[in-house]
Amino acid sequence: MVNREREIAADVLKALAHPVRLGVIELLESGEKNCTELYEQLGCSQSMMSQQLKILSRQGLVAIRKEGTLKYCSLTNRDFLRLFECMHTHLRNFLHFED
Amino acid sequence: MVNREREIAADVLKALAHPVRLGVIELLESGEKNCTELYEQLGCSQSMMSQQLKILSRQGLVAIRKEGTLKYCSLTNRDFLRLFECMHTHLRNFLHFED
DNA sequence: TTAAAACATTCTAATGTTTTAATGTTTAAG
DNA sequence: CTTAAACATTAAAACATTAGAATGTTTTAA
Repeated sequence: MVNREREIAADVLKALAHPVRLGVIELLESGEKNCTELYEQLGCSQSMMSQQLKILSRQGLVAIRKEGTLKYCSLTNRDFLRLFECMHTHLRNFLHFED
Repeated sequence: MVNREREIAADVLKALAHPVRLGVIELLESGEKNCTELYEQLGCSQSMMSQQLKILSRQGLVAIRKEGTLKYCSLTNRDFLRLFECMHTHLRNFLHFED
């Protein structure tokens, strides 16, 4: 990777590096959800969700589709789902995390 | 993932989300390097490197071994190297990045 | 046309990150 | 003991992110 590439990659990782935004990615694994479903399931405010979704879509991580008054979100790139397995083992093997 | 887990995962991702720190991970793919090699190759200051390495090791991403006056760094978890392929395609397919 | 639901925007206070410069510590060699 | 190389720490300025409250917009249905 060249330097400019690492800067952009860092921005994408920053967009992932937030509990709510990770939660969104995780919930979208099972398919499209609307904004309300997302913030209700993740227990955050509507305003918060709106802002976090903007950050995710700016980095090309989620796609937005509007239907009437609803905003449907879906994953653009399912590759990032691998991060969760990766993190799961990392938390347990290298950070001694346990439930 | 449960909420507490996502918070920790977010911290790990934050530790990755920096051009210099990504550069370190990338350089360590080919094996152990010392601090000086790292900052010379990445073109940053010694102080910067020292601080960034602390962040990486705090999240269990790199391991440190001291030998005399040298500090050798290596990857603890090569799984994260997959991130680079993943990012590579993401930058090109979803963010329209080109060299 | 009005009301309500779904979502967006804008502020703001608090907190965190980044970078650099200056200075400190440790180790090995001479 | 002195020096130099390798690394660490600290402090400060600039900047970014977070979260919540308030308010705004858009769409649909009645």
